[in-house]
Amino acid sequence: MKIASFNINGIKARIEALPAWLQTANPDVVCLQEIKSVDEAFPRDIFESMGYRVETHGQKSFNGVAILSKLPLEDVTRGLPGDASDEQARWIEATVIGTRAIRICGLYLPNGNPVEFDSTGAPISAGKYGYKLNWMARMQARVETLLTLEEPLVCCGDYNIIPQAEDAAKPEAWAKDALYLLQSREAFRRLLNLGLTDAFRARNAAPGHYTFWDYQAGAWDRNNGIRIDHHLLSPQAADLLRDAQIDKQVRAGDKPSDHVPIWIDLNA
DNA sequence: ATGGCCGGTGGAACCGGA
Repeated sequence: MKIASFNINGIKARIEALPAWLQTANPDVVCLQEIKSVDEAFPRDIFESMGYRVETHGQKSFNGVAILSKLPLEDVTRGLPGDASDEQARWIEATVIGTRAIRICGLYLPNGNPVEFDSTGAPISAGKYGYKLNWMARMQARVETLLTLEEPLVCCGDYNIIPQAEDAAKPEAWAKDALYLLQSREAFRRLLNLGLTDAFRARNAAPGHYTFWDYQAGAWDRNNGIRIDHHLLSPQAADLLRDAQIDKQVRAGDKPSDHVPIWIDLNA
């Protein structure tokens, strides 16, 4: 079962590039982030005609996540538990029925910038950065619940976290950024410490592999990238892992997103 | 060496992104 994640930066803007990549890559399941569309406006017919079931969790203008699947989906839920007042569409779950049933969480973790700092230089957990850290604590609680099921679980999406220095071309440039601050990496590490496996790193230990290149300052041409899109696997899913890859070449295509697709292949 | 963008909204600049 090939399970991909792709921050498309707007479904309307990617109306040609996304189907073109699907034709080539042919994933069984795709978690999309930043669809930037309400559910009613999502062009589901295009993907249904390609054999995909379509489940969206959108909102106007910003954010928005979706799951496309060639395999049956069960128990679809929308929204990250833990804050009924949170109106940002960043979390969707479904169970995909292959030769094994796999619970999949598609997520768009908050960016968290700009960060405010106190007089000692410590980041303040308020505003957008506070929202990011609170959101990660809510995700931690949700994952803890799902792990008690002891079933294959895949949490994939745009984590907006650079896990380690080797995941950025210029780590020093990110020192005070919400994507790389120690508090952000610690929260990501706490997720791993629940027993989750970073699928790409389980297959490839080399530095210099990125999933995002800014549109600005010639970042792509200079390979000034960061690795911020991830698949985290429960032990039962990690045992099924056959492959994990980044579709880097998509960034060089026509009208690309600033992120590229990443995917795993599970024996399921 | 440095700096450069893009998408959505709404119909001009601005916000948000990372």
